[in-house]
Amino acid sequence: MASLKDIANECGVSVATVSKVLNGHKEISGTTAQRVMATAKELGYMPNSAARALKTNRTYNLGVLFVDDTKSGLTHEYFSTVLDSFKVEAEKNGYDITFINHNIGSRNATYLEHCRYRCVDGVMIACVNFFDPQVIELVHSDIPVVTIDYTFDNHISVISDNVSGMQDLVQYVYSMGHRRVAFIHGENTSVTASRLTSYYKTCMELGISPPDDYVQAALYHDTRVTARCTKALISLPEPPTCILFPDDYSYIGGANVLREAGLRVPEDISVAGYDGIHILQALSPRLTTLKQDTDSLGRIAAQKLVELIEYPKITLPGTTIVKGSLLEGDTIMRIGE
Amino acid sequence: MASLKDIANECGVSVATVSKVLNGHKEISGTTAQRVMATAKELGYMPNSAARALKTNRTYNLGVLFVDDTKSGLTHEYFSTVLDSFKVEAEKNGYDITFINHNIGSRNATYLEHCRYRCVDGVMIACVNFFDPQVIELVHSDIPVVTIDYTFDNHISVISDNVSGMQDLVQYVYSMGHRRVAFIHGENTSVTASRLTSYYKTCMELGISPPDDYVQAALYHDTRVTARCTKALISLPEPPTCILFPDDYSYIGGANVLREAGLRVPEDISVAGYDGIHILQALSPRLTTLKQDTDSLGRIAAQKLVELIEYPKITLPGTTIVKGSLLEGDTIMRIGE
DNA sequence: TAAACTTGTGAAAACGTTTTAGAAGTTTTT
DNA sequence: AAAAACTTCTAAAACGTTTTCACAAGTTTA
Repeated sequence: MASLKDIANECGVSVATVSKVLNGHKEISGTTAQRVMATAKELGYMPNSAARALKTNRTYNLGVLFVDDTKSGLTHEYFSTVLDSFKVEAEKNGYDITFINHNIGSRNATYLEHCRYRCVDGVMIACVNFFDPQVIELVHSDIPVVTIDYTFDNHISVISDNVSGMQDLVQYVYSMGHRRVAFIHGENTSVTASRLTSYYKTCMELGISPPDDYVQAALYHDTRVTARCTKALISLPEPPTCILFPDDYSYIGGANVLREAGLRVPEDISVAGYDGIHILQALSPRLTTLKQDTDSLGRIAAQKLVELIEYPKITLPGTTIVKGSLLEGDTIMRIGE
Repeated sequence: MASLKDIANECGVSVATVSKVLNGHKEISGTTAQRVMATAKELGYMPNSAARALKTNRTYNLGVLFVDDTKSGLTHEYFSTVLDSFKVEAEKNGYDITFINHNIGSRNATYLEHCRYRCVDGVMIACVNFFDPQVIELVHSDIPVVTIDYTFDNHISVISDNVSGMQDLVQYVYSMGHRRVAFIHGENTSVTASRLTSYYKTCMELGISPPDDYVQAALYHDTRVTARCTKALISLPEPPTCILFPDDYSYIGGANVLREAGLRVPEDISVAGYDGIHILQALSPRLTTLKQDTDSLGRIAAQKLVELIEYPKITLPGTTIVKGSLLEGDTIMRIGE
C-alpha cells in the first residue's frame, strides 16, 4: 500500500506537504497540490485509518451495542430495521459501524473497555437491558452515547412515542365502536410502562374502564404466552370485543387461538398489533397496528450521535420523541348501535 | 487512558518489558511479570487497537459486505440470521465486525478501497450481486474472502445445499401422494438455478414430468408477483395439487390468493415454502418448508475466514455445503389411492 | 579460569499519520 | 532600502504499540 512517504518521494516534497494537500489545507501552492494529487491517484493511495486514528484520536467508527447474549437484536425485525437506518445515516456522514461486545481477543472485557479498545467515537445503545451495570458504566463514561427507547438523565435519547401510539390505537378502536378493549402487554420495561399507562389514561378519558382481567401480562415476541392470555380473555364471562396485542409477532399466537376457538377476525373479534412489521401487512386480513417509525428512529439516533461527537459543546442533552402511525388494516370491525 | 509507558514508569521498567509481559512472552521473570500485570490492572490499562494495528498490520476486524443500496440484507430474515451467527462465531475468535460500504468520509470509494482503509483482516460477502465489478475486484484482491451462497473459483465459500434441499422437498411431497407439483421460483441467481435443476431432476427420477406452465418465474421475498403466479396456477385446466413457493415470505402472497379463491390449505391444495423463517412456524397451519441452516452457514463462514487469515498457507480453497432440513408442517395433505 | 551459553532487560526503530514551529523566499509596506 | 507581512514549504515530534538487537549478569561447560 502506498503511503504518504511514497507520494512524497515520488514528488520530491515532504510528507507534511503531501498530508496537507490531501487534507485540503490551503497553504500549498496550486502546482504542487496538482502534482501531489495526481501521484496519489496514480499510486492508488488510501489513507491508513489506524495511523490516522492513532494520531487524531478519531476513528470515524461508531459502536453499536445490541443485546449480545443468545440471540441478538439482529434477528428482531424492529431492531434490525432501526439498525439498518442507523447504518445508512452513519455511513452518509462518513462513519462506519462496529458492534460492541465483551470480547477483546480471547479475554473478557466490559462494554466500556471494548469501546476504548476500538476507540469508537461514540456509541448507539438499543435493545439491551438498561439496568445492566456495564451498560450504565458505558453511559456514564466520557464516550458520547445515544440510547434508543430508554432515556438516561442528562443524556441524548431517541424514543418511539408509545404514549401517543397507544392513545391513537385506543381512540381508533373506540371510534369503531369498541368499548370492551383488552390489552395484552409485554414484559416490564419502560416501553411497556408507557403503553400501559397510556392505555389506562386513554380509556379513562373516553369514559371506559377496563376490568382488571382485561389487562394481561405476556411477553414481547412470544407467541406461546400470548396464546395463553388470548385464551383467558375469550373465556371470560364477558369477553372483550377487541384485543390489543403486545406486538405484531406475538399476535400470531393469539390468531391461532382465535381460529381454533372458531372466532373469525374481525367478524367475531377485533384485534390490533404494534410495530407494523412487514409480513403482517402482507398477510390477509391485514393487521391493524401501530407502525413504529423505525426509519426515523435509526436516522435521528445517528444524526444526534454525530452531532454530539462533532459539536460536543453545543449539543444539548434531550430526548427526541418519534411518533408512529396507525396502519388501518382489516382486523378492526365497526360495531355498535 | 493508561498506556504502556504509564505502566513502565510506574513499575520502573521499560516499555518493551511491559509489552512483552502483556503479550505473554516467556522471557520476562516471574516477579517482574507479576508487578507489571498488577499495575496494568490497577491503571485500567487497555491496549490501543489502532496503535497495534499500525504496527502489526492486523486489526482483528472482519469486514462484512451485504447489499448496501436501498434496503440492506439486515432486514431480510435469512441474511440477518446468517449474519448473527457469523458475528457470534467471529467474536468468539476475538474478531469484531465492521460493515463495508462505499464511503470513506465524504468521498466515494470502492469496496476494496474501503477494506484497505479499514485494514480489515478478511471479508465475508453475502447477499450482494456477485457480478458487480467491485465485488469481483475485492474477491480477487489479496484480502482473504469467504463468500456465502456463491462460489468463486479457487476461493472459499459456504453454500446452502439447494440441490438436496429441493430434492428432499419434492421427494417428500411425492411420498405424500402428490404427482402434480408446481414450482414458483425466484429471480435468476445461482441459488435459483440449483433449485430449479434439482426440481426437474428429482421429478424425472420419480417419473413425473411437470408441464411447462407448472413452473413459474417470480421473485424472492415478493408477495405480489407470487400472488400472480399462484393465480395462474390455480386457473390452469389441470391445476397442481401442490405448489412449492420461492420462499416462506413470498408464500404469504400465494396464501392470500388461495384463501380468496376459497381453497383451503391443505385440504384443497398443498403448499410448501423454503427458508424456515420463524413466524411461519408460529402461524397455523404450520408451513411445511425447507429450513436452511443459517446457524451453520454463518458459523462456518466465520470459522473458514478466521482459518484463512491465521493459516493462509495451509488453508485450501473450497466449498462447504450446508444441508438444510425438512420442516414437516401441516400444509402438505396426504392424497391418492 | 576462560569460553560459551542463558536469562532478563532495555534502547531504539518502525508502522503512517497529523501538526507545530519555523525557515526560506517573495511580496508589500514604510 | 529596510522592515514587515505573507506564501510555501519542511523538519521533527508525537500518537501507542511491537520487535529486533544488544548488553549485562549469571550459569554452565571445557
